[in-house]
Amino acid sequence: MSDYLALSEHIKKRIDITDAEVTEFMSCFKLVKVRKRQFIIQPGFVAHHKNYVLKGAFRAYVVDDAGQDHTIQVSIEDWWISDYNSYVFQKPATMFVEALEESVILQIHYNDEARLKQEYHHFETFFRIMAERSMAYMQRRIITNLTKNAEERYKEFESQYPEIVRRMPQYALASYLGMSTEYLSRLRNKRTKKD
Amino acid sequence: MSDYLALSEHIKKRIDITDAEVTEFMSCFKLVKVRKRQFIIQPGFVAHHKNYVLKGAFRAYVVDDAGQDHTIQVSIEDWWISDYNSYVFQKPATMFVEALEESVILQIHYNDEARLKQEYHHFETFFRIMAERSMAYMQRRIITNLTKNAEERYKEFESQYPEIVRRMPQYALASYLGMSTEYLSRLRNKRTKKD
DNA sequence: GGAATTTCCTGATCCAGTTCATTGGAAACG
DNA sequence: CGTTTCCAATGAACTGGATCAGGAAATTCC
Repeated sequence: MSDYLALSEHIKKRIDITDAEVTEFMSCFKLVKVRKRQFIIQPGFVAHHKNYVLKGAFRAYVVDDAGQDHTIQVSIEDWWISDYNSYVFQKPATMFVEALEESVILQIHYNDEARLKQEYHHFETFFRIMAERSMAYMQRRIITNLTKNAEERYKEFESQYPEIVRRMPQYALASYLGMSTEYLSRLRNKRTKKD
Repeated sequence: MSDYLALSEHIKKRIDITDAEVTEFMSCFKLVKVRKRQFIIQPGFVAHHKNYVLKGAFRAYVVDDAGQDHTIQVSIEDWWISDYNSYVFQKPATMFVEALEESVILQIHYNDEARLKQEYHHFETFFRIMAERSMAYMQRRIITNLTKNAEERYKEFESQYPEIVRRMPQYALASYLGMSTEYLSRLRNKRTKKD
């Protein structure tokens, strides 16, 4: 039960709910341990779960026709991750979601989430807030990708999420920021030499 | 009242609601005419409204430090548009939202939307679905921007939204697709010569 | 502990897409 | 109506960042 504490705090921080509702909410989640390099979602399979990261780190990425990967989302503790396009519409995923470290997640099944939303106005609110925030986050990312060059994107991300930058392998970071690993390496060394 | 028909159909298509609820929903909207080139949202001002396009076309764009604009979203009939980051968090906008043609929109105020969501479970559901779909749409756009080159982005967008491509001025389309107007012009002429 | 595999660094070369400039045509406007 | 402003087309030169190729560190694994 103490495992679940982070998640119950997570929801209590966002909406005002009763203890009974918290219990109901928590009962929908399943604790899953994930080994480093293990996939929790793969292209071709429907993403049945939304995943809350209790411990560890993940990245979601697609592989293009030329075989290159492109990281769409990264998550560490207290973040959620899934292939949302697959999850929301319950159709086959196009992404891999892979553990970057030994990790522990809490999974909620699509049907349980749907039931929660239908039965409780409060949970509908909670998931609506989550969706709105993800939307706003993605919009900011689209703007950054359109308006900033590679170096600015790196600097901005590093100043906003220093912990993620520290923990993610460079190839994953480069593919998230939309540049080659070589170029990211150069940017980093250019900076550290100056300091 | 017949003006509002498109919007009432819009919501009835997405969720199952009573006639009384439809009436309540519609009563929150205000009809606004917008002249070509007029702004309905500007940087520095909070976006108080979410806008449903009854007639016309809009684009939302940011201007970067170098003075270039970058189109984040475009909307024609039966689509919604706003600066969502401003609207959701009720803080100053960073975008311009500008009419590309003579247009007519239906506006809902943030407070009215909040009240609808709070008082009616159904409306909470409706806005949650909208947010989830926008999120999925934006995620697809992030993927496209990361994985495709300029020509592929143009071809994909043209095949998915031919009407938007026809109606939008080239500079707006180029800035939406993340390329210069000159390059888009070249791509288009390369294509038409072949045909 | 050492071999194998991943990850990261650095230099040389190359190209997709930008920038700058010019022109012509089409709307908008008094 | 002519004038002005906006918008698309095209050529020439340039550049941010990719790609390719070679090793050097660092992890992983037995």
